[in-house]
Amino acid sequence: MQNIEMAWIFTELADLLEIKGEDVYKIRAYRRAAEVLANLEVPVKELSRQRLLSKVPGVGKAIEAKIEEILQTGQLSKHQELLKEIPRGVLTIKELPGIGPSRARKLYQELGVKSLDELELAAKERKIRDLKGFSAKLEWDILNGIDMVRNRQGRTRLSVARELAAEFISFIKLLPGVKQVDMTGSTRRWKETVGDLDLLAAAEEPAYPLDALATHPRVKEVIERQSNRIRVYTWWGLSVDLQVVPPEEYIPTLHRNTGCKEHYAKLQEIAQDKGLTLNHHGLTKGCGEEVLALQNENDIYHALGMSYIPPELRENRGEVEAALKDDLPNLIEVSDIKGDLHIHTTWSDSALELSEVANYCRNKGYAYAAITDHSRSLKIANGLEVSRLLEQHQIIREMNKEFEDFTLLTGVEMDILPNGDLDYPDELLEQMDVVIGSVHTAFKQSKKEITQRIMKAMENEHVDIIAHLTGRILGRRESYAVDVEALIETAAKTGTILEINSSPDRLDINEDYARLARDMGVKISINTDAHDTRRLDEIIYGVAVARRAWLEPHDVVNTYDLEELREVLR
DNA sequence: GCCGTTTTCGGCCCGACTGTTTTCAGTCG
Repeated sequence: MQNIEMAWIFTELADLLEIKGEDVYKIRAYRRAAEVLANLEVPVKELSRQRLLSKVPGVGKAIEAKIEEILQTGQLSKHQELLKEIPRGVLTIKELPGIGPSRARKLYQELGVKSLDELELAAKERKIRDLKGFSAKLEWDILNGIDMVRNRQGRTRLSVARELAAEFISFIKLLPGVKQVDMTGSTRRWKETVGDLDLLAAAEEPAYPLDALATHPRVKEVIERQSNRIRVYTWWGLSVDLQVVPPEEYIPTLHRNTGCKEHYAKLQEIAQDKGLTLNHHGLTKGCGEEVLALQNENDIYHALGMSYIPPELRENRGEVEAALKDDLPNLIEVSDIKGDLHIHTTWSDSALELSEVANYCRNKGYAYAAITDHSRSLKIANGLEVSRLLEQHQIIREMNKEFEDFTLLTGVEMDILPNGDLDYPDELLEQMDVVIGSVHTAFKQSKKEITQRIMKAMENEHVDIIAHLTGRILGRRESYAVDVEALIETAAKTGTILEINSSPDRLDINEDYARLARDMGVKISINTDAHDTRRLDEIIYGVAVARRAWLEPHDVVNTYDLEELREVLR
């Protein structure tokens, strides 16, 4: 039993109790325990063995007993009982926008609705609008919400796919006879969401790796099996395809499977023009008699007379033409990042202490990191009143005296209020190193209102960066209505930096807008918006968006040295 | 359900928006 699976049981328990209308604090306690368990470095089993469970914050007598029960029996009786009472489908319904625990319960109790399909039918038959607490509009919202959730169901966030991929790869790599293994497809291209996970291995004898994957603990069931490939379904809800090829076909197959299709087709055409054939056997001359030796993918591109194209660019968006002219961008790398400009601490709603941020970022090799807690109007996140903000900045300045090679920057993530006013006066903003403006309220304003609201913030000379510009949460919340093109134009005029938020469920702005911003001369900042240490490492996903947007280091302000950065922020 | 302590129980992130029940429950960030 892994910590994450244990955490998942407690999360679902909390969800079920919420639908039953149990005490909100009890529910919050389970959620908190789940969060803590998921982030523990040590296996829960080990803590139990050493009788240290009660030392874990958020774990008291009751939860400790439940953990022990799960460790011994593999499940939790209270959880199982609740599942008999409330079908899992009701939990899915609770995820719809506008539907919370109370309405989900009502739909189940009064209409017997326990799946999205049944809910859709009930909505189409107009049975929902007459329930107390519902309306015709909500019925309509439900149908839209179902569409959104269905679209999401086919897609998995990149971070989940890559973490699973890493685990499977390190597992398969150790199997006897396996020479090489890697991910391919959209996961390798770092697309923001993926349909399934494609893996490729090189081995003379395919049966062994295929058997091993079929029995891996993360695998729920085998969907399909052929002599050299297997398709399995994981507990994470993501399908995984593993193909095994002979070692000599590994590189050409890796290249072909990475795609995208249009990119590969274009390369095949170019090969043909040169009297070559490109397919999963490799590159061949004439009628297939002479096979060119390929050490890596680089050799394929060179043989076709072009420079190497990294997986992130293989989307048929002009990369082939650019590579033929040796005119590809000098893409930004994770190692170019010199600091993170959007981090929260315990002063507002994060688990990170100021000193933790400093230590972790220094160890990452950063030269600087900006502390940007929430501003005063965001009460739920414990936003900082002016006096606390000033106090925090004083402490940061004191801390900086201790560092030689590192600087904590003072800052704030300041709410842009519904009327476009800022949450703090100019006199305060001008004292800070980094001022981020962002929208956390009144998402339902009209496109014109939100656009003008953000424009107004951009026009304030003290606002340096706009964070998560569209407000989208992948698969959960559409972006608010906003004219992004117009805002990019404004940012170009005002010199405002736009954020690529690295959080895998945001990735906001997305690659298309990032590329447009670059084309219009707008600078970008790649930030994590981290609330705990683990999330400080999510910068890789923001960098991936930047790479897919063809960004170079000079497009991104947090690749700059501190002095250069200060110049831009001034 | 956890925590801290005042060691036995009260406090635990708050306030705005929505749609309509026109006074508030439900949802959201």
